[in-house]
Amino acid sequence: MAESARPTSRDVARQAGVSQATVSLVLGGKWRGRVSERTAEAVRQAAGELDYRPNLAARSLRLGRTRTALLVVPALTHEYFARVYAGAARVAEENGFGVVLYPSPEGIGPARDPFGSARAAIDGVIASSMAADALAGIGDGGLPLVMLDSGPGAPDGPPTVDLAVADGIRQVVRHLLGLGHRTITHIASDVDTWTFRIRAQTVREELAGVPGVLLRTERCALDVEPARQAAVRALSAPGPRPTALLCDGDVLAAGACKAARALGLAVPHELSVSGFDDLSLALAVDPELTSVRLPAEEVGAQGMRALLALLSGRPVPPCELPVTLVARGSTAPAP
Amino acid sequence: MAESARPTSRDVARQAGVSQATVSLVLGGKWRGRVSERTAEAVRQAAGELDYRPNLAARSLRLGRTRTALLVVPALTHEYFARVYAGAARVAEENGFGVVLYPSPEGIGPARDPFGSARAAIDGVIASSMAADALAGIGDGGLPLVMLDSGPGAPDGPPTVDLAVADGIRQVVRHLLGLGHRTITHIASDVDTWTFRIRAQTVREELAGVPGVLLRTERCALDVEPARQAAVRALSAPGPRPTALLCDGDVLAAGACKAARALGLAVPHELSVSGFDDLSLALAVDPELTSVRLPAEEVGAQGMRALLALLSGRPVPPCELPVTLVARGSTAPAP
DNA sequence: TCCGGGAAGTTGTACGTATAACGTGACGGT
DNA sequence: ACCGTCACGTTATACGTACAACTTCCCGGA
Repeated sequence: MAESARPTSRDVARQAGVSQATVSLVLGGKWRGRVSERTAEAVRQAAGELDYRPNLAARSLRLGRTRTALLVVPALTHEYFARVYAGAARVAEENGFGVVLYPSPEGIGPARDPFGSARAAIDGVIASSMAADALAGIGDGGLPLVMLDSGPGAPDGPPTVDLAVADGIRQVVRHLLGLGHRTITHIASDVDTWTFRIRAQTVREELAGVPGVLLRTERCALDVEPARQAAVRALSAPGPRPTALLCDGDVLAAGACKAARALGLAVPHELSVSGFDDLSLALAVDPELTSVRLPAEEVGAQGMRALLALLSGRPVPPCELPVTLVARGSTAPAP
Repeated sequence: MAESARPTSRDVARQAGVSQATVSLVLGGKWRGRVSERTAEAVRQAAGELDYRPNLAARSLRLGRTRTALLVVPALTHEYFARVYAGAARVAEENGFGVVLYPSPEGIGPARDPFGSARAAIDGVIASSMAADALAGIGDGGLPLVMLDSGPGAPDGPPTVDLAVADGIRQVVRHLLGLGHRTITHIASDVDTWTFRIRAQTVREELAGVPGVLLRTERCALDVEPARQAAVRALSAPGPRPTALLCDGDVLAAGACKAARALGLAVPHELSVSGFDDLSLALAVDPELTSVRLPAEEVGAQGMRALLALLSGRPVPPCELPVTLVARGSTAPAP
């Protein structure tokens, strides 16, 4: 009981009266036809009594694989990425894998390098919402790579998991058009990643052919205060005042609502505001935000499944997950 | 270039014309007086040319230490814990350590066990906001343990890092009293951890001796909707209606604000609402929340420093970090 | 001349695991 | 009686590293 050193497979072997190799066979699961049921049971019991846990460092060294994936996200304080992590971690755990995080707005590569100092021997990388060049030398650097929220890649490139962002934007646009809005300002993120480029592009495309529509754009950083300022600009710009602000995220929408109230405009009756992401924030503000629900956990889960498939050499079809508009109190018929 | 196998210290040795041991000495940093500067430089250059990275599994196996810490948090989607992680990860990286996360509302122990399936060989554990029994058999199980946000422990128990939560609550209470509020309802979390027990206790203590004060309590789960319902109960309870809701967190405060608006009460002029934690949410809602700023990153950073000290046998004094009230638009003089 | 001793490396080994390669009886067919 | 086969294990080895112990060379003092 006072033996502080952790038991090894050799200790288990001694206890069970067999060789270390037999312990490894039994506990490794591949003993069919190599070890009798009686011996196997004795080994399992000995392992239980000693509370044996295999030394993962030794196993990794022997196998050359670590059963650990690296998840690169721009920032963990954004709820979306915390949920992506949760999904990835769940699938990983189900498969005996671990996930180590690397939050970095700039991605990884020669400059920011999680492999040297930040350590962690890695079997593969899952990267979310990264610019293509933020992963320089990873995909082709021999390390399996899966990309999330980065758009459909080349067929021979890394596997991808994407959200139907364009479809989500289309739903928002049609929702606003259906409510009679014709003067709309897009409060857009200034982050240059696929997900935001496709949002801007889809907004333009969907409103292009509609008669009588006036679309403008205000770009700002992904935070409440910049969004508030952008919304103030949008609402005090010359020309007809927008009746709806289509925001690239719930955080931006919250900022837009603050601006509206400061300017004496009632949301939603004088100004409709739509969000995106459907974070818990959407239900925390008043009125609740019309938003687009993203299956964040599922993105992480599918990303991990893709990586596992990649590691076992199975083919990985690209994957696009559906999103759904959730209409709430922040949007209403145009005045 | 086409050699996909990663170079080992032996490859570096061959390239530099020395033995593997010399490479290890030089790259390990402890070569003063054992290896000439010229040879050392040759080794470093060879390592650079081959882009050599030590195999961490082998190093861990050899040293018996993994230079990895486990951070246990109740939930990663709560911004506070994401920030704690960020602080811990920063200090870890500065010291060549890694951090692996284990989000679990129930803590770890025989039941939920991150060491078997969830893998990750660990040198120590940092646990945040855990009930004492949620860590059964870790601290005394031979694994170094640091506890965050769990209150001052026994002098011979695990090191602790705490926030001056009681002081924060005192500041809030005095702020509300100073604004003339005398009928106050405490919207309290129903989570039974030290941080919430101390909040409830401090609210009672601070208001106990004040003449004319009527304190009531509504308890609810840590989410917007439960908080909204609790606030509705508080505001429609028999007896004098509270002029202030003192909430255990910003999330609860957001729910309280929704309730107020639904009942036609203007915040802050007819009802003051105070939050806690000072999450980004505090600035996202309207009006901005009066809250208590917690140095979350610093909690994580100090926790990691404490663990590092513990691992090198240095004494670890308990640590309490100050918090500050941030008065904003959600509190105003009592009507 | 001989020896002590330090500088500069090298040789050898162990960490704990997974698995390839190799026994070793027993049994059964011819 | 002899050999092949099968069931059940065991022995030996390699993974890449860090470090203890050992060698080698050279220089200075007696």
